[in-house]
Amino acid sequence: MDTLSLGTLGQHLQALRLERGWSLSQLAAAAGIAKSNLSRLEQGNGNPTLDTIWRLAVQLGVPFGTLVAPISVPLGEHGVEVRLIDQGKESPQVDAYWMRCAPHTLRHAEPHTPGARESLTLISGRLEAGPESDLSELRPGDSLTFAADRPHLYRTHDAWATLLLTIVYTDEGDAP
Amino acid sequence: MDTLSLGTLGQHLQALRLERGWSLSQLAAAAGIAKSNLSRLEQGNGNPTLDTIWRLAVQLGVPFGTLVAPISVPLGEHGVEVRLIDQGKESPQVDAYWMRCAPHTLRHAEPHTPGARESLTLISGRLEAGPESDLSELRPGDSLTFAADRPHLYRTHDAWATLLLTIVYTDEGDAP
DNA sequence: ATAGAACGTTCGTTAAAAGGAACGGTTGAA
DNA sequence: TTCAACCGTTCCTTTTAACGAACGTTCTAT
Repeated sequence: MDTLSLGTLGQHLQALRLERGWSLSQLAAAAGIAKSNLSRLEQGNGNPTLDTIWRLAVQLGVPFGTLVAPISVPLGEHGVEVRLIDQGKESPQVDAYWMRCAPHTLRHAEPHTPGARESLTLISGRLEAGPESDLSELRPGDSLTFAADRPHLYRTHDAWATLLLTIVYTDEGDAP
Repeated sequence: MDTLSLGTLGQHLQALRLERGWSLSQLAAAAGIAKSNLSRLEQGNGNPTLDTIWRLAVQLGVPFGTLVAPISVPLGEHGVEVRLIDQGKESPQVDAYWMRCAPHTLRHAEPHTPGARESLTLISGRLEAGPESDLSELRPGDSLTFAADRPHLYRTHDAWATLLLTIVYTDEGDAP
């Protein structure tokens, strides 16, 4: 079972704050919480209230789950963070993921079920991806769709990459 | 500024619990929290701790943000639920949204900035969408990209529609 | 050098979230 | 009918998150 890491939240909190060049006092004031509270949270102690997390997420402009969900490399590979966004229950089945790859990461993906297709849309950074024999270079805003029933990969170079990924599994029952 | 709705969380909690056919006592015991606590939360009172939310999300098997982020119709239209997933900070800027439309909903969208493009990927249901003069019918797994600097719309008929939506804003500084 | 302002931390107080034991209501079996 | 088991709610108590003030530090300006 997955367990809550209080320390990670603190690290994320501090990282996001520093990215924006804000002081702890500034962020606390903007969010309307006591700076002692924020200080404790960044140190990894404590167990913030939903209201507190919410106020911080709003100020930092992050979609909330980002603060708390450093979840976490389902296949045990380093440098890749994947989050399930939604899962269609209809036919054909569609899985939607948010994915983030650290610089200089190479991730090999096993073939999915026959006929499966993947679509990527790059949100930020750079990414090289696709079937192993036919890679494409993506820039922010670019999309790519390819057959995912063959080995394929994702590779970053100097930059992080953040993207949306959808996997469409073939609709076995509908074939004419 | 966006504000926290404590009541909505309670409704979601209860809905998810009932979907699984669990009693309040069962869920509370499984999550390791007092049932008085869960009862109060479902009633929409109180301000749960991160630990509490976490335990419930794990038991319910939902990606966490799902519990807390039923956010909510930025343009005040009925039947449309939109959630910001991620926002690129680079050039060109990319916004990624998750969106859900109730049956028999028609949503008109104002033109975005010149050159902006939208991409949709349908996760479940049916959706008719695109520029007003050139609509397309999408089925689960289908993707559609179109120029978003003209009026466009999203329309559902008998079914719900769940989709990913990305908006790519033109990179003004890069034009040759 | 010195006063001032801002930083992040620490500590005692206060407000409130979580726990635990009752309660009335409903169901089902003896 | 009665008893037992479970439901969800409502108290009261305990725990603790959030607050506010004070603290030592660092940096800048006078």
